[in-house]
Amino acid sequence: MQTLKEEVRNNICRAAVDEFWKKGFCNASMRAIAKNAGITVGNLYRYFKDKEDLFNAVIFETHARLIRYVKHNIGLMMNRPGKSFFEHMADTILAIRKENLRELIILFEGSRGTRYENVKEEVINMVEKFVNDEYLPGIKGFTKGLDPFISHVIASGFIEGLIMINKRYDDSCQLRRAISQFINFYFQNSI
Amino acid sequence: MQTLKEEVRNNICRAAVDEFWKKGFCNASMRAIAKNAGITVGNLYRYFKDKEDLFNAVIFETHARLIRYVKHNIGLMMNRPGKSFFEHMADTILAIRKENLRELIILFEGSRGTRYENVKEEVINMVEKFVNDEYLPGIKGFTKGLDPFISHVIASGFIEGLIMINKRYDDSCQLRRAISQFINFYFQNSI
Amino acid sequence: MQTLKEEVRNNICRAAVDEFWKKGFCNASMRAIAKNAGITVGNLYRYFKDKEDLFNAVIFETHARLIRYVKHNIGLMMNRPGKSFFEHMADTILAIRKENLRELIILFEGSRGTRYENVKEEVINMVEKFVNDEYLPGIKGFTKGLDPFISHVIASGFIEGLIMINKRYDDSCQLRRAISQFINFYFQNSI
Amino acid sequence: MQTLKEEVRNNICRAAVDEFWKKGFCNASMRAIAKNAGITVGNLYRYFKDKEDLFNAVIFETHARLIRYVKHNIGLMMNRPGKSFFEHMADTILAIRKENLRELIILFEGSRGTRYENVKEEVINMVEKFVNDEYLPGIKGFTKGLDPFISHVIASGFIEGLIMINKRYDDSCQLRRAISQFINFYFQNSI
DNA sequence: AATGAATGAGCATTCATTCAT
DNA sequence: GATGAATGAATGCTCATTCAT
Repeated sequence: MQTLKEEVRNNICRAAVDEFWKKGFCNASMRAIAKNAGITVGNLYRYFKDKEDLFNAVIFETHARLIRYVKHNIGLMMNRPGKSFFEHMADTILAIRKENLRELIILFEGSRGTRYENVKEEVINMVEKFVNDEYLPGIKGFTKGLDPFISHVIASGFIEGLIMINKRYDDSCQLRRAISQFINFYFQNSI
Repeated sequence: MQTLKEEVRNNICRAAVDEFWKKGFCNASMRAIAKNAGITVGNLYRYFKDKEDLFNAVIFETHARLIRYVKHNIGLMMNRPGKSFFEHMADTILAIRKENLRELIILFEGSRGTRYENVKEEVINMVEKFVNDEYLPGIKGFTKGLDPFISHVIASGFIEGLIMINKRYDDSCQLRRAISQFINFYFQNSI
Repeated sequence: MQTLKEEVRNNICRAAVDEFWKKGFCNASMRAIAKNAGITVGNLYRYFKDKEDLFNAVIFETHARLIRYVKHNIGLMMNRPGKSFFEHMADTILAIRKENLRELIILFEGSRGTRYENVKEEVINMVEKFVNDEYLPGIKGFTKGLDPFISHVIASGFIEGLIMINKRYDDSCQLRRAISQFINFYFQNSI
Repeated sequence: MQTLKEEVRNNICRAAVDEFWKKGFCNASMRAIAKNAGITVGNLYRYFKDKEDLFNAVIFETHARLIRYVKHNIGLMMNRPGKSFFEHMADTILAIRKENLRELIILFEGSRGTRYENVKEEVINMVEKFVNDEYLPGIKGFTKGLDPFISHVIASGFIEGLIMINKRYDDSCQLRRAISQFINFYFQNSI
C-alpha cells in the first residue's frame, strides 16, 4: 500500500523520537525505527541520509527554540529584571514542552555521540552565570567564600527540576502551579 | 604467571568498574574488560556468566550499602531528629564514596539496561518520603496545598547535587565544605 | 515536460555511457544514470529491463561494428595484402572511435560481469590469427620454433596500444601520426 | 573443529587472493572470503582488521619485491648496461611470479580503491623512463620527432606482455623461452 | 583453570529492481 | 507513459558469548 510521503516522514520521526528517547542516539537502532515506522530499512534512508541526519531532523527545531529562548531570557534579565529570571526559564521550558518534551529530554539525556552532546552543559552554564552574577549576590550571608561550583550545581538542579516537572504533568494548569511552587522552594530567598 | 583465583576476580572487577564508569553498562565491552584485567575473554566468562552478572558483582555491595544507609538514615530521623537528615544523607554518600564513588556513579548513571536501572529513582523516592513527611511540614507557609511531586523533585535535586559535588572534588576537606554549603542553600530554611 | 520516447531513450543511453565509462558495469549506478538522464528510476526500467539490458543497448552497435570490421580486415588481408593489416586495424579503431570511442573502451575495460567480458580476448584472438598466419612467417629468422603464444601477446599489445593512443589524443592529426609511429615501432620489420 | 591459527590465516589469504583476483578489491566480498576460507565473518576480522588490511596482507610482500626489483634493475642499467634492461625486467617478473603471480595481477588489475591503485602506472613510468632515455636513442631513425607518448605505450605493452606470458605458463623452462622470444620481438633492434 | 579461536546475530548503510498510483 | 516510494538482499564491520583444546 502506497502511503503519502509526508505521512511516512511523520511516522519515521515518531518512531525515531520513541527510539532515541528509549535508547539514546548511540544505542538506537535504525532497523527498529524503520520497523516501528512500518517501513523497510531501505526506505528509511530515502527520507534521511543517515542516523545523525534523522536525529538532527527530530531535534533541530527543539534545540533552536531552546537556545533562542534561553538567550532571550538572559538578555531580558540583564536589562530589566522585573519578572524573575527563573520564571522566565520556566516559561521557556513550558513553551518548548507543548509538543517537544521528549525531544527536549533526548537533547539533554540521549544526544551523546552527536553534535548536540554538550547542549545540556551549555544551558546549565548560562543559568549558572546568572545564578552567580545576579542571584547569589542578592542573598544575605551567602556570597562570602561560597564555593563557585555550588552555582553550577544549583543551576543544574534547577534545569533538571524543570524537566522533571514537565515530564510529570500534561495539564498546563497543574504544570504552572507545580513550577511556581518549585521556584518558590528553590529560590525562596528571592521572593 | 599463575594467578590466584581471588586476585583474578579482583582484577576483573577493577577493570569492569573502569569500563562501566567510562561507558555505562550498554556500551561497555567485555573484551576491553578482559584485556584490562590481564586475562582472556574466555576466562572472564569462567568468573562471571555474562555481562549483567559482572555488573551485578561490581555494583552489588555498593547498592546494598546505599540502600541500607538510606533506610537507616530515614529510620534515624523518624525517631530522633537531632542532626539534620540531609547531613546524614551527605554522610552516607561520603561514607560510600570513600572506596566506591565510581560504583555509586555507575549505579546512578550507567545502569540502564540492568536490573538496577531504577535505583536512583528508588533512592530519590525514599528521600522524597522524608522530605514530604518530615521536612516540608516544618517549613512555614509551604505545606498547604503543596504539590506532592515537588517533594520528589527536591529529593532528586538533592541527590543529584550530592553526586555532582562528589564527582567534582577528591579532597575530603573541600568536599565536606562544598556539601555543607550546598545543604545550606538547598534547605536554607532548616538552618 | 512531455518528452518523446526516442529522446528519452537517447538521454538514458548518453547518461549510461557516461556512467559505464567512469565506473564500469559492476560499479555503475542505475540511480545515477536515471538522474543524469533527467528521468526517474522507475521510468528507466520501462526502457530497459535491467542493467545488463541497458549495457547491451549502449554497447551492442559498437560491438557489432568492431567485430564486423576486424573480420573484414582479416578477410581483406587474406585475399589482397596491399596495405598493411595493422594499418587496416588502426583504421578500424579510428573509424569506430569517431563516435564511439567511449563505448569501445567500455567494451574493452568495463564489461566485466556482462556477456561482453570476453570481447577483448576475442578481438585479440582474431588479430593473433593474422599475426600467426600472415605476419610472423614473413619475418626472417623468427618463425622456427616460435612459441605460438607470442602471437597472442603481440596481438594483445597491439590492440592495447591502439586503445591507449586513442584515449590519449582527440586531435585526429596527432592521433594518426602517433598510431603510425606506434605501428612502425611495433612491426618495424614489415616496413 | 578447532584449527591452528596459522592454517586459518593461510586459508583466509588463499580465499582472499581468489576473491580479489576474481572481483578486484572494490567488488570483493568479505563474506565470500570468509565462506571460502571455511570460517565465519566474525572470525575473519580476528585475523585482519578490515578489508584493506587483508588486501595489504595479501599483496604487501609482492608489492615490496616488485618495487625493489624494478628499482634495482634500473639502477643496474644506468651504471653498467651489460645484460639488456628488458631481460632484467623479465627476470624480475619471473622472480616474483614463482609464488605470487596472482598477487601481481591483483596489484596491477584489481587494486582500485586501495593505496596500491597507482602501482601499475608507476612501474610503467619507470620502464618508460628507461625506454625513453636509454633504449630509443639507440635505435636508428626513431628518435627524431617521435611522439613521447609512444614510450609510454611501449613500456606498458612490455609489462602487460610479461604478465600475460607469466599467466600462461607454469613450467619455468617454457616461460623463459617465451619471454626471451617476446623480448626479441619487442625490442628486436637492440639485439 | 585458562586460552583464544570461533560463532552468529547485530549494526548502519547501499542499491538494483518492483509496483501502486 | 511516467513517477518515485518501497522493497529486500547485500555490503563491511562489531561484539557478547561459547567451546575445543
